[in-house]
Amino acid sequence: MVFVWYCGGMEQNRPVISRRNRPAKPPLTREGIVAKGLEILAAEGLSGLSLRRVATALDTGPASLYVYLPNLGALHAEMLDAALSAVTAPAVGPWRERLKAVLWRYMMVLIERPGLAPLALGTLASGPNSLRIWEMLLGLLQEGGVDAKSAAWGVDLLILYVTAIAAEQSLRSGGDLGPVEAALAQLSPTVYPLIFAARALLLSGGEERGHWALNVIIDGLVGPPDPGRTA
Amino acid sequence: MVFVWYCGGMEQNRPVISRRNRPAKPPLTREGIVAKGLEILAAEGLSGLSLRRVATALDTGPASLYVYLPNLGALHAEMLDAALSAVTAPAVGPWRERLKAVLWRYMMVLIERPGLAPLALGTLASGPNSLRIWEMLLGLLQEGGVDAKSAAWGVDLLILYVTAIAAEQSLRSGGDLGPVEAALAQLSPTVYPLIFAARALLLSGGEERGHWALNVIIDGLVGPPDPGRTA
DNA sequence: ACCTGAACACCGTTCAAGT
DNA sequence: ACCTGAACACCGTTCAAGT
Repeated sequence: MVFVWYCGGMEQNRPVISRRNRPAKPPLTREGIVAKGLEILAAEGLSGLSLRRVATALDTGPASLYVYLPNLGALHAEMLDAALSAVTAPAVGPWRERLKAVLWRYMMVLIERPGLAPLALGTLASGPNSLRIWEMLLGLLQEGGVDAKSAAWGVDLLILYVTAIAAEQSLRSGGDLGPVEAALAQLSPTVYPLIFAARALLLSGGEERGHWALNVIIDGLVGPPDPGRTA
Repeated sequence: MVFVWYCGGMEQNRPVISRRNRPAKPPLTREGIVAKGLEILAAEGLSGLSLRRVATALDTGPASLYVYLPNLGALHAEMLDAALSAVTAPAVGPWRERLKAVLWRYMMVLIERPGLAPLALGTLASGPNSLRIWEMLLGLLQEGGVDAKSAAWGVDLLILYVTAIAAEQSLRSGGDLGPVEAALAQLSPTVYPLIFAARALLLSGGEERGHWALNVIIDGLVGPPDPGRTA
């Protein structure tokens, strides 16, 4: 009994909670550690997330987390899977639209939480939500008549692709674009005429660019939506 | 004169080199630091690469590297760009084949050096070789009749995509696939019937899978190679 | 049994002090 | 002017020792 333990030796019988003027330290759980990790990630980004930081926030030492997690990678994997619980499929609509909606949602979940996309790039997800999404995507591709091999390899590819786009997007929205902008600004129009001509387009496009990219991969995997397009 | 400095106070006039039985410490240069970084990356992977490790290998302290590089990220960027010097375009052939060849070469450069692919995922490349490859790819897409916006966004996408595939490949070839294989092995066929049915295919495919993935993205971007495919 | 303090072996980066 | 020793403020992980 943690409560009694903390009360031990005290003279009054008022609850410890009000005496100390803050809630008693809650017991450590795997879920609590993961939730705190996501909290810190949202507040401070990937570089601010460390086992020690999480431990401090939970009012304990770093060694205590190893009772619940084998290493930092496992924490990352659990955080990613927890965040992916928000990825759901629309119930109705053409399969192609539902496929796009799932991938878009996946991308948005990674983009909305700062730091989650770069974390996802370095993490092999195999938790329940990842599996659920894999099952969903396999079903949608199958519904679209994609053959078994293309579907299996395709799901892997789609998730990889969406994760990479999200990670790049978060590079773009962070201030880390400086070197690229600098390189583009002082670019020689004679040495690199094509890049020079395209320099405005290269940096353009926000949400539209994400939709465009998603359509490119889906077109490649299952063919264009309506008749055929001119090659 | 470093040489004289090291000779100072010695009685004999035999060269220091043979006296010490190893070459005199060469002066630090940016290129030397980058080359040593690539050497360490090849030998020990990304986790073995650190500024301190490079400094030690160059027989100096970590602070000395800051005379030539502003930070670790800059070292990563220079290493990536140096490795990309091996990416060249075939002189002849249909533009689609040349495009594929460049992307394949890019992917292979990242895959062949252990650790370079994950390094590339977290690095914004803007060195001369990156620019050269951008220029090359823009030219090839233009030759294929791709419109300006699709070409600009497409080059970004192609490089991102190829980098991500390489990074995943190096996860696959490393021993890090364990958790995924374990999850697949003890998968419930009733909860996840589609994944269960596809479990062999999911892990299959080596080089063939890379070629397939490259064709998917090119098809999506520029359309299928010959007539049209059935949607 | 469950938890953790303290240590180990590292990091990137800075800056005052060296030659 | 160019270089660097030593320090600063961190890491992930382990394990003997605590209750």
